[in-house]
Amino acid sequence: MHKYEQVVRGIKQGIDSGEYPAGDLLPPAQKLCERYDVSKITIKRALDQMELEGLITRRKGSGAYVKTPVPAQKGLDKEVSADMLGFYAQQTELGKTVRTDVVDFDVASPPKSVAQSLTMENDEFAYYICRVRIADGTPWTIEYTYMPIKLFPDLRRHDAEVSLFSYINERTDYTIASSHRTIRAVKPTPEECRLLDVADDEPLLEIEQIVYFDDGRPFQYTRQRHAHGAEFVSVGLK
Amino acid sequence: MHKYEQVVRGIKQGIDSGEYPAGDLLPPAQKLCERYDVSKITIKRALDQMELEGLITRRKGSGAYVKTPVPAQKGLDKEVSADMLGFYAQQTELGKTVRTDVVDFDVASPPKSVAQSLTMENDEFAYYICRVRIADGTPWTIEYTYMPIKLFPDLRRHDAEVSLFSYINERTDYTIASSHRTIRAVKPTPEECRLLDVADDEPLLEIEQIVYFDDGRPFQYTRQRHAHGAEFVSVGLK
DNA sequence: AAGTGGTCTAGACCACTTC
DNA sequence: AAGTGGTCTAGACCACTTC
Repeated sequence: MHKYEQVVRGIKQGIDSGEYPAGDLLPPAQKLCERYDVSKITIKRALDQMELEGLITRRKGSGAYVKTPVPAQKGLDKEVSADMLGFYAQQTELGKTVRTDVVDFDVASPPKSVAQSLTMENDEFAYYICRVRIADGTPWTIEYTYMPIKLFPDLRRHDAEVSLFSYINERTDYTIASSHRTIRAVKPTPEECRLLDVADDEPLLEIEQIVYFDDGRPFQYTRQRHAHGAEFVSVGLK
Repeated sequence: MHKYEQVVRGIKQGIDSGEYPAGDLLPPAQKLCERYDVSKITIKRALDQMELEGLITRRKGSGAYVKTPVPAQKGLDKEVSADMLGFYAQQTELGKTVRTDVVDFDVASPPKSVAQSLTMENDEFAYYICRVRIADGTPWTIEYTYMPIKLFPDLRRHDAEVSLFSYINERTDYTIASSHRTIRAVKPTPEECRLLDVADDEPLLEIEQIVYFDDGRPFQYTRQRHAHGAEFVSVGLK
């Protein structure tokens, strides 16, 4: 654990315990340096992270203010996290029982736009996987995924039944690093109505996503469609 | 302009010009230090920002890779930006002709959940503003906004017709700093179908947003509903 | 005028990748 | 073993806020 992470933890505790109430200034950097026995830049590094997480804001010659917290998310169980967790990790973290139905597991030529997103040649093949994600008995999400076979020569249907992210983390040397997402509202197709058990006028939240390794290569194109009022949360800065 | 901003600009030019092709490593920090005549930490600061923007990824003992770019956003004009611009600034930036219809401009008691989000007392009043945003003749978005009158004693209908963000930036001493957003897919109400000129089965992208000053106080609650396939883009890290 | 955070430096130390 | 980026330090300098 790095020093700045310890500082983040300490200050978060201070906020939770009421030592630093919402709307108040945190102690000046100099005091925090003494308290945690670290240098000024380490304090800055810690506050940078807390600002990214939406917990504090900073004012130039003034200090760091504790933000008034967003009222408890009503549908926390419905939330689609903004960070890089797979569905499986996300839901089990919430204590849900998770099941995945693999509707399709094929090898195919991806659509041109997908091939382009994954920088694949014209005649290259990709796995095409369609899955329905079920948490606590309710189908929440349908997911259409393409992954180049070149990168994963030994992917099996079984891996898609558990978690593709676990497969990559545990069975390959690749490291998942980042993603680019586009989010929109869509109407379900008739087949989706059936698979997700929703009315044909229930809007779905679509998340189209390209996922990258830590060497900058895209390795996965995914289109998820979330039902039942799923929400995506995001902190905007500057 | 800070040094790290100049470095960001220089490296971005290198990517655009093809000097640093997608998939390649950037030069090691030491080389970049020499080239831009700055210290290692300033290079790190610049690369931090480029990583947040989704342009590069980094691998521990290895270096910073140029990411394969996301294929040109098809609907850039439809995009709902992830940073803190008002509708007006966002659309005029794209060269659009923008109009705003103020459907409602009232003072009212906000709903309890809104009052709570804005940390208002029970008996406090807020402006309630309903606006329809029209770009190039097409109604894109309907927006429901609450702002405590306490913070803006002199807000007028005219300010809502132009831009509330401009009003705050130019006519008050407050500084807009950050926002917390929740995004979901919704069905339009009959009135929204009429005002946005959409069919009753066209799904809308709803963005519920609380906007904060740089002292951490929330000052605005907004619910926007975007029609015509509006998209929200976001970069996910780690 | 005093207090504050942001930027920037040179350099130490470490963990990881690469060969 | 050599090269790489990440963390951390003490301290300089500046711009902004506060009084």
